[in-house]
Amino acid sequence: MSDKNHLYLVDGSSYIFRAYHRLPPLTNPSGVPVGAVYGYTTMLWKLAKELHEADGPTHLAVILDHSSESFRNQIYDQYKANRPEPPEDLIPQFPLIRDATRAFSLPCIEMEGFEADDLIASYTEAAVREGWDVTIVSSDKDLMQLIREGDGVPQVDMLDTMKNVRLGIEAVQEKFGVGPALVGDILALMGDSVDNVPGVRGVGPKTATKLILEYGDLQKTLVGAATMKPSKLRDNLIEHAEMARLSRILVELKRDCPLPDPLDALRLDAIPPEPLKAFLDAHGFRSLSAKLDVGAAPGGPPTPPRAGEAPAAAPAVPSTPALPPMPGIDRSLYETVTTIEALDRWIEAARTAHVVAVDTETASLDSVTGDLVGVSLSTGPGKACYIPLGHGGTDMFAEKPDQIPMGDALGRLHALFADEAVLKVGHNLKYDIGVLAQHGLSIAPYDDTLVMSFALDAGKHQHGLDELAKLHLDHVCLTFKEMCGTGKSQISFAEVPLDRATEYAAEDAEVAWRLWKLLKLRLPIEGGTRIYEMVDRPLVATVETMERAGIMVNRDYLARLSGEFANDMLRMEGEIHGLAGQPFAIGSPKQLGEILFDKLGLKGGRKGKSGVWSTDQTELERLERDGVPIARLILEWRQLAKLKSTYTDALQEQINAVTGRVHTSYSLVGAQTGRLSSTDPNLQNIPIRTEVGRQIRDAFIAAPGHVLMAADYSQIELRLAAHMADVPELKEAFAQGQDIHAATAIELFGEVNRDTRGRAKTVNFSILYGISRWGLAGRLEITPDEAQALIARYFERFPGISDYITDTLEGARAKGYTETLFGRKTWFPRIKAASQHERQGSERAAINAPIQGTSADLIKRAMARMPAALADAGLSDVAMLLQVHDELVFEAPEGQAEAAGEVIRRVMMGAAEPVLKLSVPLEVEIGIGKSWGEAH
DNA sequence: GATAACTCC
DNA sequence: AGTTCTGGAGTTATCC
Repeated sequence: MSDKNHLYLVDGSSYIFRAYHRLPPLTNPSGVPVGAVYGYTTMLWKLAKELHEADGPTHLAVILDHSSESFRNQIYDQYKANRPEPPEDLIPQFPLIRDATRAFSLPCIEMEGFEADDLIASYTEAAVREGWDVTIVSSDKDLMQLIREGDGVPQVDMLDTMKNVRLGIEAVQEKFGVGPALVGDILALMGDSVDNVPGVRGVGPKTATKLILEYGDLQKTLVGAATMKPSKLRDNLIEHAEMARLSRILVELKRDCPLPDPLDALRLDAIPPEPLKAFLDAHGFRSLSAKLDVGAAPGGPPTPPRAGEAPAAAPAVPSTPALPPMPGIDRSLYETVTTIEALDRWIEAARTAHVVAVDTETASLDSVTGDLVGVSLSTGPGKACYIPLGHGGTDMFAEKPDQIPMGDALGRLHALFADEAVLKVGHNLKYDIGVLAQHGLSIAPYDDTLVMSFALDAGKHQHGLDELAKLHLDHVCLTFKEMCGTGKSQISFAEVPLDRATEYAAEDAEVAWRLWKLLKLRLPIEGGTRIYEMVDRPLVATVETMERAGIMVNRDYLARLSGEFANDMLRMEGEIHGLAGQPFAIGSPKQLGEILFDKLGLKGGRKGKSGVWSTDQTELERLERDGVPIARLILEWRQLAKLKSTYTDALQEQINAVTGRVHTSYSLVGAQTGRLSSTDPNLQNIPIRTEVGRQIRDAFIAAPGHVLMAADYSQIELRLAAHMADVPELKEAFAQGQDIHAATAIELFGEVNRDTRGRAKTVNFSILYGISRWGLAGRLEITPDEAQALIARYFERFPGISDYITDTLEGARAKGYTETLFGRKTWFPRIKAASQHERQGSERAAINAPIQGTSADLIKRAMARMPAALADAGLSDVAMLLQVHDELVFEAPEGQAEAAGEVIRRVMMGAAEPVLKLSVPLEVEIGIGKSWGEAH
């Protein structure tokens, strides 16, 4: 940015409405509501602070509406006619806005007969003529007409300080589908219910954009309507053409108002602290006042920088630490180890280095029974080897390459891998630990670069070895595909020639070593050590043990269920085809949609973006309520189809031939919030909600002489929300063991019954997910206005929740990440995206992440401690088998269930301690039974 | 491979 | 004050 002048025009009037709705209802010491004023003040502070920074203001003015009357009322007497009165506690804040502006010694511009928008347009025009840049601080869509570029460089842009985004031409294009010059035409077609701009009936943003794009502009659209094919739209366009033309005049910004102050008078200079101080103190804005005391007046007299003082607003993005320069990765340096002597040399090198990276290669992706094919080691850059052990397959008579007998090699490695003095490093060590466990080897101590990367960069990118190598080492790894091919012609790693296998396997070990070096350095600098050491790293071995334990599944029972489901489905298929009048594939949403909405002509369907009718659950349930009998049948058929294909059939296939049990695979880095995920098979989505689905849980059984125990945290996320957002009413309710949704119902509706409790429950969960009024309206089947009132009431009763949301979002925007109580970071790189859709998606996720993540941290801590706690109590035969987010499943010898229950409850309830003292009790419910279903 | 449907917390 | 999908996951079937 040069010394070019840059004028900021603050749309004060629209800002305070938004601030009022977004901020909590603060009052100043004398009881005057000042929530919006506070928001306004912090915004001015922020803007003033950016004086002379790149893209910051050199000139600044606040523009206000003078009164509600303007020249537009003379054109159209209904203009802004049905705008509601401002809320009662906003009215006293209008004059305070002017006070605040004066306190900053900033010009405040308003003029009789003109709206703020017109003054903004006129100042913009004047400044651009002078060659200045202009930033309009507003989010009013009407002002987007003013955005422009010169030679591809922004001349006029908009700044939304609440969402902290700058809007340029692309934003206009994205929002309206056209450039700024045609925005007025779009607005005229759409109309505006708040300003009472009539527009054309039945035309919203979508249609308006479509019309303008098709015909070129408003005038051509209105003329072209006559030639359109007959439709409601055509009629409306013709009938309301005059209204559209009038609307076009109303939305046109007047760009040549007389300017009350000349441009030069808007220069932003050092802000005199005294009047500002007086204002801040008068209204109890203590945090800002304190900043003023330490001499940090925004845009104020330059204070000499003090040593070690970091600018407060600077995001905490440490630069990548400097590592000593390393040579590039050179695969020609790798050694294939085929003699005991060579192996001993490598083991000695590892002992000397105290750190060795390890990677195992197997014949299949199954760590429980996949055959070991080889092991690679790396002790530093350029130092890596591959020890082939199972190449050539298991056929005793086949020709095999020279390699150390597996037993001899593993005997040597056993001591190294168990050596307390040598740190073993690997990428996804859970897998290698599992493979080696088959041969009686264990690995300790260890570091896992997959888990380290997740502790540092969850949400920024994935954490695969190849991806991290590219990202951090600028190195492209050989791929598994290049070694073994894909599909039908894929070969086992045991068939790969030794020279190729060495390049691939040793490279993985070296890359893991280099990543470890880098990530290990970053962990303490970026605050990742705590979560990594206290939660995630210990869990690797624990989870591996759970996977290897597996769970017993009753195959005959599943087969029987499959048969029953198949019979029921066949019967229902007949009925459905009968009702449809023809046979069709019920499982095809496309065919089903055509049958329902085209053939049978049912009303009210919606189409997805690919143009197929939606036939999802909500849609079919709606049809069912409308009295369409086929809908219920299809829903039931689909439920059975899902249960059969995903559970009763697939689960039988998943029973391990060797162990006779089902071994899921957990990912410690699968969910950005820190939750585990489960695959092959996913045992975290076994049905429970419906009666027919619940039968599947009975297929999971205890081994003979054992029982299954299911231990659940009760309401853990709501409890954490009550603690983290500091909501006294909710904390009290939990402390007293009250029904939390009933307690909420009293606060929200004044009484508890089945209906209000259910609605309160929905609100409780929805709020934590960052739901909008429209979302809640849909859920509760009420109007958006009613939903808004409910949300407002919720925030009023539980202001802590409102503050939590505000603070969490502010933190996420400022720092780029959110944190759990244990310091787990989740990054939100899209939280400042230009697209509103992406941004709001990130905002909702950011509201939820600290709560969901803290819950995940807690149960992970309990899991990591569980094996030792059980062993200490003499219960080593009790095995932890499954985790389902807030539930742990154990298998215990029949006689030990009761004692195990006590240990389990104690460990789970105390999961936060000793680092954290929760202000709500954690409760754990434990069930016991011969099957998982029975244990619930 | 993408999409839409279902399953769970 | 304008607008639309409450967070986090995985698997299966269909269709291109």
